[in-house]
Amino acid sequence: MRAELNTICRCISLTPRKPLLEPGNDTDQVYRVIQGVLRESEYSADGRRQVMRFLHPGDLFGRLQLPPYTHGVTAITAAEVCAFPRDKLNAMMHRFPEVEHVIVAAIEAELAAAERHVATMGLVSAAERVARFVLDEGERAACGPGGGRDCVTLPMRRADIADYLGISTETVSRLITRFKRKKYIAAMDRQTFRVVDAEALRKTAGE
Amino acid sequence: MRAELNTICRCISLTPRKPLLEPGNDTDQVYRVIQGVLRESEYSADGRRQVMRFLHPGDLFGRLQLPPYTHGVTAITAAEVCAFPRDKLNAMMHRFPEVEHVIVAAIEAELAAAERHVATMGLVSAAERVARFVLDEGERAACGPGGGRDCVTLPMRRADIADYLGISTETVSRLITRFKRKKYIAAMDRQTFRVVDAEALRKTAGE
DNA sequence: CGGATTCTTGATCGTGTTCAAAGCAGGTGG
DNA sequence: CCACCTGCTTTGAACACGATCAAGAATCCG
Repeated sequence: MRAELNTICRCISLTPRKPLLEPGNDTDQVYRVIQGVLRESEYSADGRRQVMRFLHPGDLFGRLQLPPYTHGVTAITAAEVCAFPRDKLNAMMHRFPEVEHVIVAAIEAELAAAERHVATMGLVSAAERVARFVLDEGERAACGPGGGRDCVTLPMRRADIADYLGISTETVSRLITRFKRKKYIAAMDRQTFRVVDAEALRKTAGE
Repeated sequence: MRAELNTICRCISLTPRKPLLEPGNDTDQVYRVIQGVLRESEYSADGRRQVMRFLHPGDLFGRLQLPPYTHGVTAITAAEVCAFPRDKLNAMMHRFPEVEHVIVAAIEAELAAAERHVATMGLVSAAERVARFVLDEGERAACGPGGGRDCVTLPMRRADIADYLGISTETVSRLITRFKRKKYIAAMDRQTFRVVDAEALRKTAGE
């Protein structure tokens, strides 16, 4: 079964900043992230961008049934993804209950993540949103080389974080600076942070 | 098959303001709204509420696979819902591809709605959020008695709308008043509005 | 009809956006 | 190898929007 899954998928390698899907174009593939981080985003008519999520290894994206999947997807780091044709994946799902189980669970996890995103955006203060973002990303992404458990890598731009959280780039920058000053986090380099005081961060995140 | 679906479900009638699920308690049921409008909400540790969505007839809620469904669900209007035990629904899904198809499509629709919610919350101005909310609800809910196509019923409280959109009750009220003054909408009664100028509303919503 | 609840409206204040400019990389070519 | 250029990030100052506090109007319920 796992072998059969491999036969229907096609692997794609992406360099940083390389778009995989252009916004507005539908796709009949379902993708799975093997390696790297990608950004899934939507554009409003007047050109503003909403980053929907950051995709990490293991994440699924695309739609199995419901036609339109019009998000733009772009690699942030070097990345590798697998593409499954929707119809073939559907067929496999019918034949193997286990595949079905995994996929339904994945979609529901995606839904739960979207709901958490909503809850984060509903939080009144920008500080709460950024604190929560740092904590969430810390849980999802393992730390890069040279870092321990309590390290967070944020490979995306400040502007990406801003468009994800619905605040401005400047505010993101200011808050990260504030967290550094308050010794909640310490910068290893521009992208990597050590979470020094997770408790304080959690308190700032309001939960 | 449809008959068999009926045998595994239990119907529940709810009066307005009646909670169906208390926040924080997990449930092993999947529900489907038959009639009425319900509110699904989540609470942060410090007591603030985030309304996740308003459930309309045909909507599914609950989780099929992933354990925790901890949202609170409360009836806004008189409502009727069907409860399906998760395991029995899973079993049926395996046996009938059609059921599986419908359910996966429903979850994906739910996901798409959550993503739209995220996009709405990312919109900078409160006016945009409220305009979009009015338009969206207009599409979902048919109008009550005495109204035509272009009528929107908003049976929920202002506070519910506020907690859904991540703004304050007062702002919701002010903006609805503004839209009335600008003749975008006209109040039939406290809950029902006639969309007079959908174009202007859409422009305000930023798309 | 009275009491409670929700909705509206007003005034003030704080937070985050916006506009603007300077500081920092990373990459390219001389 | 360094100077330059470009794009990103940081920091600053002013302003605007929406939150909050507070009071009054409307509606619902017994």
